[in-house]
Amino acid sequence: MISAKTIERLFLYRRLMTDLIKRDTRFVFSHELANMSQSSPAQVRRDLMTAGITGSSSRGYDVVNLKSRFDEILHSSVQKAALVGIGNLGRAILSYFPHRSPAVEIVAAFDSDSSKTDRIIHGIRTYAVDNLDQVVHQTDVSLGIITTPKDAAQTTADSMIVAGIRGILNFAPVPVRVPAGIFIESLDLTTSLEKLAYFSRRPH
Amino acid sequence: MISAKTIERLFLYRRLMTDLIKRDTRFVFSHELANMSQSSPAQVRRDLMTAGITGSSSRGYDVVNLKSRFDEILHSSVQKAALVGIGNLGRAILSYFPHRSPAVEIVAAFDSDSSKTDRIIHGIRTYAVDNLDQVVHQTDVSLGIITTPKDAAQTTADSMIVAGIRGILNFAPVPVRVPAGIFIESLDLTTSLEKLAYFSRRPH
DNA sequence: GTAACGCTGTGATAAAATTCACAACGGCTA
DNA sequence: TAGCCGTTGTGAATTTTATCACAGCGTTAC
Ligand SMILES: NC(=O)c1ccc[n+]([C@@H]2O[C@H](COP(=O)([O-])OP(=O)(O)OC[C@H]3O[C@@H](n4cnc5c(N)ncnc54)[C@H](O)[C@@H]3O)[C@@H](O)[C@H]2O)c1
Ligand SMILES: NC(=O)c1ccc[n+]([C@@H]2O[C@H](COP(=O)([O-])OP(=O)(O)OC[C@H]3O[C@@H](n4cnc5c(N)ncnc54)[C@H](O)[C@@H]3O)[C@@H](O)[C@H]2O)c1
Repeated sequence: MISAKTIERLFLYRRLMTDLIKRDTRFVFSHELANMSQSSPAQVRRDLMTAGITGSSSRGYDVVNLKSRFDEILHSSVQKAALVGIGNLGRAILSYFPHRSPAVEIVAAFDSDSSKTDRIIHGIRTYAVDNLDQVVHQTDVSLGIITTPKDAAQTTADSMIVAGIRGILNFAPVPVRVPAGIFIESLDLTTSLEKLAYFSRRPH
Repeated sequence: MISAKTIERLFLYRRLMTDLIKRDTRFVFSHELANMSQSSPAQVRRDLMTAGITGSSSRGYDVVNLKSRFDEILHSSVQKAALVGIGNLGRAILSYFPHRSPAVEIVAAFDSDSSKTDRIIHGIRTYAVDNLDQVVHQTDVSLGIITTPKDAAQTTADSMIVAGIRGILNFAPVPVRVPAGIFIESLDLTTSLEKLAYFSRRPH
């Protein structure tokens, strides 16, 4: 079992490989990859070892080979996602993600405000939250994105889980409780910004 | 020196305290705080110990006392931030952050597209990027937020650093290199979403 | 009074993540 | 051929982070 930290870096490496391939670079050394990913050569080699990738001591790692091994590990097939909360952040995400990731496709968005529903925004159909269960079942959505205000986050998560969603990305600045077996990732921009403020203050 | 992980949790605890105070709750036990923060009682007690906070075994921790100790550690004075890249994500952030954090205040936004500059968006004045250096110096901005496309991220960071910024929050999905002494935090929504897809696939 | 309870504070321990450090290898030079 | 160089692959060591487990204390029950 590959650790979450390593998986995150593999996603990053994969993106870097796409760039390198575009630039016709054929081989990379661990220290080059480390530079590109703000990491250390030892870390890179350890990650690649974990991924079962092997390189050559004289040329480094074969870029195309890396890429296809990453694809194998990371992206088995596209999963469908639903976003709930079509506010400022929700709309930014809707505008951005179409065709951005080989792993995820946002196929529906929901809101409680009827002025935002039953339309198409950035190519994605929007529905009233009441239809969540039905749409998720019908279109086999497995991922949920929460961009509602914080008070609605927990109930939104609950509805998602009832509807059969297996993983949730939560942007509301509150922890969301989920039963075992459901993957939850919270992305708290406020805390990130505050951490920034804290650590920028003094030399570290 | 308190670790970054602990600091992040202290910010979260502080926010929880603000809520509890509003609700006139006077005391919390470590297991309650653990519940609210998706953590463990032992972790909470360890964090509070690190923060030099002491509670009572019968009543738990004094909420107001906690809050003021957190303020002390996390620094109560506001730091000014500038955002570069007034696109979909940049605007979402501009709409959200005014009066959200006691630690950070966004005071200016910049873009290379002149149709977005020299206005006021969500109460924040927008400028042409060429004015970055001048505005940052004049208004004593110490933090930078990058929401430009990925190709512009590194040069934006470089300009910020030249202008005297001490910490950067980067939303572009590329690692940004900074000299020692500058704090950089990258928040990669794409990787978060992909990680979600990866770990939702199988039971974990 | 004293026994029982539930919580804190923390040393000890475990687990996870990262880095060290070096043998082994391939290729280059002469 | 032999010697050197720079890199990989990886066990071992280190550092960081989280958990365990329990002594000690204030409170309550009787
Ligand atoms: N905008 C940002 O940059 C930013 C930054 C940090 C955190 N966040 C968090 O992200 C979330 C969304 O932020 P935002 O700025 O987009 O807010 P917003 O107010 O612009 O949007 C929230 C949307 O959720 C909808 N909504 C409310 N209750 C709902 C419910 N029960 N079911 C479905 N939809 C519901 C609203 O109608 C609205 O469209 C918030 O929790 C916020 O704290 C946002
Ligand atoms: N929107 C999202 O939800 C989302 C999600 C993940 C990552 N991102 C990342 O965040 C960044 C911004 O995304 P977005 O959707 O807001 O993009 P966007 O295209 O809507 O906005 C980018 C803005 O940056 C400005 N810009 C371009 N070059 C510039 C320069 N050199 N100096 C100053 N301004 C410049 C553009 O004029 C535009 O206003 C991108 O790097 C994107 O990869 C966005």
